[in-house]
Amino acid sequence: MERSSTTPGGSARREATRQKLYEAAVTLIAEQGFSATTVDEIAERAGVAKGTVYYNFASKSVLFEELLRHGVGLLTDSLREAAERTEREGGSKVDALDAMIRAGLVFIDRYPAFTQLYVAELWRTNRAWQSTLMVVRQQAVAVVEGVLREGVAAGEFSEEIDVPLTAAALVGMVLVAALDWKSFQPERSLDDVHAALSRLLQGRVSGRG
Amino acid sequence: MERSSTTPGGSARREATRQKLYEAAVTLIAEQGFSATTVDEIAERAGVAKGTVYYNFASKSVLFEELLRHGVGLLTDSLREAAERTEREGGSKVDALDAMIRAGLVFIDRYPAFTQLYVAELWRTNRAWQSTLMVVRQQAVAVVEGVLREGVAAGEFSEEIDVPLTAAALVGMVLVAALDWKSFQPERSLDDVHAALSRLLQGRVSGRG
DNA sequence: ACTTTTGAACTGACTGGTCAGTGCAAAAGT
DNA sequence: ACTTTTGCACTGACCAGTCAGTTCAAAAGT
Repeated sequence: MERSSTTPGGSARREATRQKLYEAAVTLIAEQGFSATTVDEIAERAGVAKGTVYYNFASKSVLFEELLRHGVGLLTDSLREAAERTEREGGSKVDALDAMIRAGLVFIDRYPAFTQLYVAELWRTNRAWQSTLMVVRQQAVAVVEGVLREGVAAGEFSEEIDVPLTAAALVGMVLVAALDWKSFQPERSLDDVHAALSRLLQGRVSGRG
Repeated sequence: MERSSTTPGGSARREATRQKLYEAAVTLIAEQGFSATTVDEIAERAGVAKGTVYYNFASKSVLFEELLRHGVGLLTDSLREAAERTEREGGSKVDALDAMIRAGLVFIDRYPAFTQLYVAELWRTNRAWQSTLMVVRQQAVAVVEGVLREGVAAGEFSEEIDVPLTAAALVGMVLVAALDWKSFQPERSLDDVHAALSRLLQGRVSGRG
């Protein structure tokens, strides 16, 4: 997990402080938005002095940007791992998509605040971290697109499918369903939600059960 | 004192001013977020003095809240109309869902900024307009849920489907695909995007072409 | 006709408060 | 020894909301 540290040579102590700041920032920004969240709040929630924030990050924006990179990195790794595991176990491409849906749900289950914040920022324009966000988004979506393309090549998926758009739609399906789950029916189990989405993926909605 | 107006509770002039403020606010907030957008900016973009904003709306939050209500109202009407039209023309429930997907795309095509802003705010907690948002969200999602339930009752959809979750997933599919379309491939036609989503809806993705 | 009054709509300078970021000496940790 | 954190006072920019005053078209008065 500490694989991608931004500043090589950072001590363990420093890394721990940064982690605390990430955790404090992610929930506050998810709740209130970037601009409405103050550096004082972040420091207080992290149990750290304000000066420490600026000792560790050049600015509020930079803290946020690194937080984004860090979080999407975790998601991308998780998606890729799910796809590779399915491959290794000899599953089909639909199985791989299904495994990635589950990986997505697990991620959102564990980091709901990060997901929320990511969605809120993704389609904004004219913001400082816009380019960072695009790069990082593409890394994640590319994993889904890759599986779709392999599926088409293998004859498992129709050649008519629009790979980027279908990937976006699948991501959206999981994202919105999961955020709704966490926001409005948090008592439901992950398996339950996963089953509902699997059904949708495999076109078992129309037609008798 | 004239008491006869076209709009109850506001003169035509006043209504025109409010409309200008909505239009100015929606793009600015979509780009920058609520907190990062200043009332001065909104007023300037609307070509109106700052005081006018406060003459027409109690506060920045209230302006935003009414903007949300107004926008989601348009969407809900459009979805309902699409469902009813399909019904009237004797279409199936899948046809109705398909028509609603198109209605959603048309809406997002016309009001991309509003959509963006809505998505950015929907899952936030602890905000002033949280309750407004929930009510308004439910109105829109209920239309989709209604069609799903009727489809289940008519035996067209599996009884196993999870209505609220499937509705959320469908909305997410359209939302994310459309926002990606507008953000990253704006040159594509609505028909094109609609066709890709239809295919996904009808489970014509897996399985040979 | 024509003058005067009314009031809704609008204006923009101003106020009180907030917040990102700075500076730095002392303390704590490794 | 040196890195990291603390605590806290300070600054300057920025911003939501206010308010005394202006505009103007329609109603009332003559």
